Amino acid sequence: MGRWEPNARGRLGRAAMELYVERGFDQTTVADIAERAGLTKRTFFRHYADKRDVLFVGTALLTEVVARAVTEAPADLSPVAATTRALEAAAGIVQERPEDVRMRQAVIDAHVELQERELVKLAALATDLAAALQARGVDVWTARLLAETGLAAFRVAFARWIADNAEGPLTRLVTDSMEELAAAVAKP
Amino acid sequence: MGRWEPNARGRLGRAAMELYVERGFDQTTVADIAERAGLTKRTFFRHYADKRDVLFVGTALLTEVVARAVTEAPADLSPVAATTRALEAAAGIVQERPEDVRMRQAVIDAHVELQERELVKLAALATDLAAALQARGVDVWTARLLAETGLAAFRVAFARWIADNAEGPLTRLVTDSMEELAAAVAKP
DNA sequence: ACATCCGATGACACCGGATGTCATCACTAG
DNA sequence: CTAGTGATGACATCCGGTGTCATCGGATGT
Repeated sequence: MGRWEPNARGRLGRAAMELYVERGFDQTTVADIAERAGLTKRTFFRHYADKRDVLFVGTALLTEVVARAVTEAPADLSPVAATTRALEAAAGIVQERPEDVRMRQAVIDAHVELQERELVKLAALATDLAAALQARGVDVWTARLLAETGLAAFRVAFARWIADNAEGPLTRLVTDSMEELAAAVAKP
Repeated sequence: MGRWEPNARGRLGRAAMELYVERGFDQTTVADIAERAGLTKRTFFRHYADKRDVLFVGTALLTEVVARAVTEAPADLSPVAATTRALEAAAGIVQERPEDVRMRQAVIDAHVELQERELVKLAALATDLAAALQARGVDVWTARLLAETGLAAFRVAFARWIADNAEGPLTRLVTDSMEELAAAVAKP
């Protein structure tokens, strides 16, 4: 593979995370990351789109899982039930490594630029979710509405999970969040 | 005030918008903007946090309007009704200048960096909305849930309004969006 | 075993966004 | 008339991000 040590991408990713935690995201230059990984700045950008990208490589998996959960859900499931199921599947992935997730989120919460990227990734996830719902025959705008609001509920559940020090399963909080949403917006 | 022509900030903002529309956001350098405004690059950054900021100075008004709508709503209004009212108030502001809004949105939709900033601004709006709801006595997490999902519904209504070429009032679409949400997540 | 090719990396230059610093000018208060 | 204040210009600098070409090592084919 590479010319020197193997797994350049992995080394770069690890070095970046270490430095982000050690001294903070914007106290870390790309040159620092490359140096710790024993590579050059140019090589970093061959593996990651930008400095923030390191923290968001995992989201591709979420997209997969969400889309599959919707398409594999029983056909007689209501749109909102299918949405809930997809979000629970995503929650299942997220809660697998609580410590890593919390550390990563601490870094993100401390920097607006990282929140920007996270919101874009979640918006893309919502778009994919909406497309999957549409494929089930849900109306375009209903699908987008369910996807966007569902993901909003997920975000709140996630924030609560982080605030609760990740006690209890995130899946449970997601389910509760969707139920509370139904209760909160219900006609009196 | 200034040393030369007055209203440096306004001239910079106008020059920036013109150039973003004329040749695109990332084909425009800050030096270009400053030159067209008859000022220097350094002065641009004294008036705007960054190149994107020009497009988002108006959102402060939205925050005000949303917060006021919630605090001034009758005390017996349900949380979701207060939320809907706030979002309708925001829609009222947005739909006042359809052409400007559409042009601005076209620029934003063409550049991920701008979508990033927009999502952050909307997230901040959600936070303020949640705080206003909390001030009405709504539980913290219920407030956040309503604010985030309400704003998600607003985004979908806005996207639909843009897609519909801004025919019909945005306020109507927002109201419908909230009703459709209630219908979509209701227990069968 | 040898030559060849190809992908990954290094080296270097460069652009542009963003910031710090200091001088300078206009306006205002007294 | 002078001192002070705030906005601006001029200059230097850092760093993120990109283009370009050389170079190295492993894989491949004969």
